[in-house]
Amino acid sequence: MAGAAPIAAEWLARDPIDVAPVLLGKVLVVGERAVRLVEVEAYAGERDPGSHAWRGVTPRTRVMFGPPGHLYVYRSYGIHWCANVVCERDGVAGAVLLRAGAPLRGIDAMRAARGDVRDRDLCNGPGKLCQALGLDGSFDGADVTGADPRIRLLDDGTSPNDDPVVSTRVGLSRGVDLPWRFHVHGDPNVSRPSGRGGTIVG
DNA sequence: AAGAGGATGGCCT
DNA sequence: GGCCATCCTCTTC
Repeated sequence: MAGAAPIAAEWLARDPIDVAPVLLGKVLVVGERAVRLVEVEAYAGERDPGSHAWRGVTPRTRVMFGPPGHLYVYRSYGIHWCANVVCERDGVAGAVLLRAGAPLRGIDAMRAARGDVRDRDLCNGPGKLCQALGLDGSFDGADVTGADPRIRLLDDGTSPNDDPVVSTRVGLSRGVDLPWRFHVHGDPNVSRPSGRGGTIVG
């Protein structure tokens, strides 16, 4: 992990559709636990009918309209937490949903949080990822670029995203045809093999 | 003030 | 593959 550098907020201040595939392989560190991101989805704010930000600012989506480099955490189905990295400049909504990760460190803590499941099932879904890492509503708005001691998003220089797979996003009722899901080809920690139209873009 | 529905996951068959 | 738990947010009346 030597040489790992924090992701800079300026680097995230652009279109989440461009940011998302490059986030594959980056490392999310929460306390003693860490994962390498293997599956993400782009949500393009007010121009994306699938985004929570589609209808404009609300108390829930406020963070997504704020500066890049913060975490947008929301409750899903009243049960799970899901986490996004906010993109675009301050005032413009955009985010990348973190859907799955490969456990790197703190696997015992993840097992304790997730119960008796196979290791590949620890972080293979947005709700599972948050549960494994201990992410909840208290992380909504948290800075992942270094200002918040609890959490950090790092680039450790490895590039397992040489052949990301592009497909449609999962679980939506609007914007279902947009090819804005990206995952690492063949990674066992991906939530599902592919959405519709999965194609490898070397 | 009330109701519908959701960027899911776990357990069932 | 289907069902449903569980609750918050947003929309509408």
